[in-house]
Amino acid sequence: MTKDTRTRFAPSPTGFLHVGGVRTALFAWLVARQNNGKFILRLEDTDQAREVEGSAEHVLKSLKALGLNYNEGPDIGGEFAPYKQSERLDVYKQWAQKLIDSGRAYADPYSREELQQFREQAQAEKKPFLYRNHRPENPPAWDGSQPLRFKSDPKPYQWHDEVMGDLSTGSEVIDDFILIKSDGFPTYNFAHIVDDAEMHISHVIRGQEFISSQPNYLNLYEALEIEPPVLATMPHIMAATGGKKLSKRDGAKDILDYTKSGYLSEALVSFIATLGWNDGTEQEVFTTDELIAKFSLDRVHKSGAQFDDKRLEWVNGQFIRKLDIGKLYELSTDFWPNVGSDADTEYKQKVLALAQDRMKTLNDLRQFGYFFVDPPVNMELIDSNKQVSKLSPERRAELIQQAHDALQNSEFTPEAIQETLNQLLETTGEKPGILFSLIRIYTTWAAFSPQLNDTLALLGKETVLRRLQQV
RNA sequence: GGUCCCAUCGUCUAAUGGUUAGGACAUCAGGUUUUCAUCCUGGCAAUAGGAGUUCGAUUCUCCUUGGGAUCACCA
Repeated sequence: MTKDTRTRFAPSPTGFLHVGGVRTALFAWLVARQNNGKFILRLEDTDQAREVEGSAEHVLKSLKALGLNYNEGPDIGGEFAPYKQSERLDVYKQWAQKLIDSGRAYADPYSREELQQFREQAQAEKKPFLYRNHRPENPPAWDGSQPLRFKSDPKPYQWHDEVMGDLSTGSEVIDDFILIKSDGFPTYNFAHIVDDAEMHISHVIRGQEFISSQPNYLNLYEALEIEPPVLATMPHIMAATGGKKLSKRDGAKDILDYTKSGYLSEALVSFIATLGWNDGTEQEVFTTDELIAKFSLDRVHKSGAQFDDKRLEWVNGQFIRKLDIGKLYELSTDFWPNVGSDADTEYKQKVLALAQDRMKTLNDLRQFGYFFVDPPVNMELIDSNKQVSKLSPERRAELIQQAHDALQNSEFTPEAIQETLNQLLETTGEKPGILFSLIRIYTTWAAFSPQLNDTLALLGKETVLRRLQQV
């Protein structure tokens, strides 16, 4: 009988959720989903000093924004509640007692200063520092005021990691480590092992910062007589791009910043999943359902990847283009320019239909104020336009007047407008690059806009004629 | 420094002994008879270096170099 798949994401509330954290969470989520398993969220808040106010809520919000819903968690409870380590202190005490009883844990009698001296001494002798070389012969009884330390059993280890493959280390990396701190809280090293066992976690998927501690965890699993879960270690995502240092540490950026700037959650998910993973085909973009069907840990790269904003932008555009207008409208609620926020749904959907093919992020909607109110005249646009700037002011006025008169008699469907504009080319003898640019600028006062005839049709005859007489 | 891991175009990657080393992003050029964008066509661009195994190495082994992780009463 195979165990039920139960994966977990176990962040500590010490800041926002960045891209690397999201990827770890995403892969754990995918493994759970594809095996009809459960995805558990656990808060590892055992370091009171580092805890950042509000960051737990921030993490929950980030996961929800990305659609990485969990089956059990601190805010929704579950069979093994509580899911917050600070509320499970008695659980760790019980497991610690087992270790004390079996002689595998002891009270650490040394002060931090004494420990520091041991380290410096080892360094001076150019020997690696091992706490177990300083194990007290007759440790005091543990009364909770000293740290409780694990008594390790040094030996070589070899184990399998779903991503990294077969790994091995010698016994020299095995050492005694602290289980319970003198403030009564467990260390990560102890708490996560206890909780993963208590919560029946089948796969531990985490970042590479833990890989060098793995043999010590294996040692602890043995002492606790716990069967280790399936292990998978994710390589880090590089913070900087290329050789040049970026001021924005893009890989370390808050994931919510991306959703706030108009990136779709499914685009983010697809992009992050393919940072270090692909299915072996030439497919570049994946829906979340495809990811659930195709993802596998053994195809995750062992090497770290760099975050490329341009590629994310492209992926996002791909997803925006696939959306139907109703869905796009729903997602775009917060991204309209202020002047358009009260406009009616039907009109906004028409704007979206025009804009959809040119959008990279939902934020691009902000530039479409001219669809809602008359934009301010900006002669700079005339001067900076290579072709239009060559026209004399008189000729410009003349052309605009002709355009006005011609459009006045147009039926104002996109087709009729195109027809009118084409005729205008003939009667004025101007090139499209000049005439159309001129009309486009006078009606939108924007550096660019969607296709001219469609834009004019949506704006409506009255508005277009008014704007043509504005200057 | 010790230990562990990694190394294909600028970036994300495909190819696990036999390919002109493929795709995508970015970039450049052209097209879609207005701009920006979309879309289409084409160009540029990589196996870090050195030994070895082999008829044949991106692929297997070793060394070098480079990068990452870790060595806390942090996670």
